[in-house]
Amino acid sequence: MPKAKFEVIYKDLKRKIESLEYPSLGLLPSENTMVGIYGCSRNTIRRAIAELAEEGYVQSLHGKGVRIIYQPIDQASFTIGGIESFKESAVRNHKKYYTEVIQFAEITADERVAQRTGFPANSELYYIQRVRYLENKALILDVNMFFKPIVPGLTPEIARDSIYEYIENKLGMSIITSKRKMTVERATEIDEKHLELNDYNCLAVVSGQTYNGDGIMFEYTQSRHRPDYFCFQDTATRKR
Amino acid sequence: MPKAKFEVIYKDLKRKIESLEYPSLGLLPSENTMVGIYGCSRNTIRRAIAELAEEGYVQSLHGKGVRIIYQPIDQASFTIGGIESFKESAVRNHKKYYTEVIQFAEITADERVAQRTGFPANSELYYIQRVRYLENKALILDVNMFFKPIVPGLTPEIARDSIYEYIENKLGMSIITSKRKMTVERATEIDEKHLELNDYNCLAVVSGQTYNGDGIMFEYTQSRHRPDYFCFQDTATRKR
DNA sequence: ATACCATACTTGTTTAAACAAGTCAAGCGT
DNA sequence: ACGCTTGACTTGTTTAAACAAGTATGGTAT
Repeated sequence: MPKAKFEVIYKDLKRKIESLEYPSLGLLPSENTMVGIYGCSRNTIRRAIAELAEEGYVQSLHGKGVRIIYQPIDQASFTIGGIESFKESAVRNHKKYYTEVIQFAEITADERVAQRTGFPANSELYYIQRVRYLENKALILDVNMFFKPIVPGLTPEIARDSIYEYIENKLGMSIITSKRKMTVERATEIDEKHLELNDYNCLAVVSGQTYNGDGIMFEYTQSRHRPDYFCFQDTATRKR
Repeated sequence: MPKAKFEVIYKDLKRKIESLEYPSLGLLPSENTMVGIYGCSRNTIRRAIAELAEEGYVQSLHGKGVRIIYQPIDQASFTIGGIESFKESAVRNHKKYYTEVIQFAEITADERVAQRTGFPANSELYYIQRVRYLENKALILDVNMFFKPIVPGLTPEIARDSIYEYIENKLGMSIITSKRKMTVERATEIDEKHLELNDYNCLAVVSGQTYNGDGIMFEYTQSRHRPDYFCFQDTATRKR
């Protein structure tokens, strides 16, 4: 799949780090060594390393080498990272999953919706509410709005399977950037009605805007997670 | 303070985008145009653009240009992003702040602590609990552990001010990578004792490991936030 | 008018080279 | 034994160039 050289090298290094072939806390081979190993220029090696550093797999040490700081994560809960569909996440986390569509409508964005979602006012939108089941427990309530001119032809059937799959495979549109905000909100009546909240009175809420390959925002999503099955991972780098 | 060319360009572009001098939804000048503007090579321009894309400010469109997708954030709540100290965040969010140190101890990591934090077993650690006040409300409970060999000489006085400031300015150590996990946890008795939780029975919890310029993990932190003053932002890019 | 194609843009990938700057250890002189 | 310099490493920054590939526009032939 990867056509670019740096991606091949990136994936190879990533695999070797995850399999501990390159052990944690050790150093990677030097850039010049890897130039010999992979038969490419130093810049290409550096690009692969930069991506690994971005994900918290390694950290470059000026004058010393590239330290591996990868540590395997515990798979206890539902882990989120990157842009992933519910289906992809479920598969990656080895969970049985199921989706119930509880609302499917077409709406026009009024001023308030436009303000909250980032869509232009009077946009034609699909409005979808879905309940996500993991291991037969109702854990996530998703509210999605899709920009109809960009994502035409949505149906409840597609919503029950995977909308992202439809967008990427059927519409041939690429999904690139996603801006997300994470908050913790008090449970609403709708949450309590559809989710098995036990006695939690809060939810982990991820709100996000997604942009396609043309730089157009086509989706606003709010995912409301039951607290005990929610985990979000992140790697940050400090700016000077 | 930026000494590298690409950082100067990055900051200049960032400023122009934030000030809407380059308006949102528009395109940046082409790379070759900017080569002329900044008097540098195309690679240097591209590096600056890459950083902006990383932060969700722009998105490159193959063959078309670089679209600006920046949108100003609402400053309603306490926003987290990047690696920042409480003090820095408070200042950036224009809040009055105050820290109370409720515990300051030196401990040795047993097996359980080592497992949970990622420190080696039998590490000598500082163990610090602090309550963070914003606008005179007790909102955050911080539990910090610092690796004593790397961060020597900590005192309760430093903990009340800013430990990061001490590390960077007094010890001259650089802080680079931070790996974080965000979860939502049930409030404990300690939370209820020290924070004004109202009737929330959950907290937003950010757990993180921080690495210094030598690639050594020197800090484990758990920040427990009252839900209504918590917001975490993130930008993700989808991998092919 | 329409369909097609050439062309002049745009960004994406890769190479090669040079120099800066940080690290480390061997070896030298005191 | 100690401190210093030197040189051989390491990563960091920047340039220049070439080619690939996607996009848009205008002109041409139909």
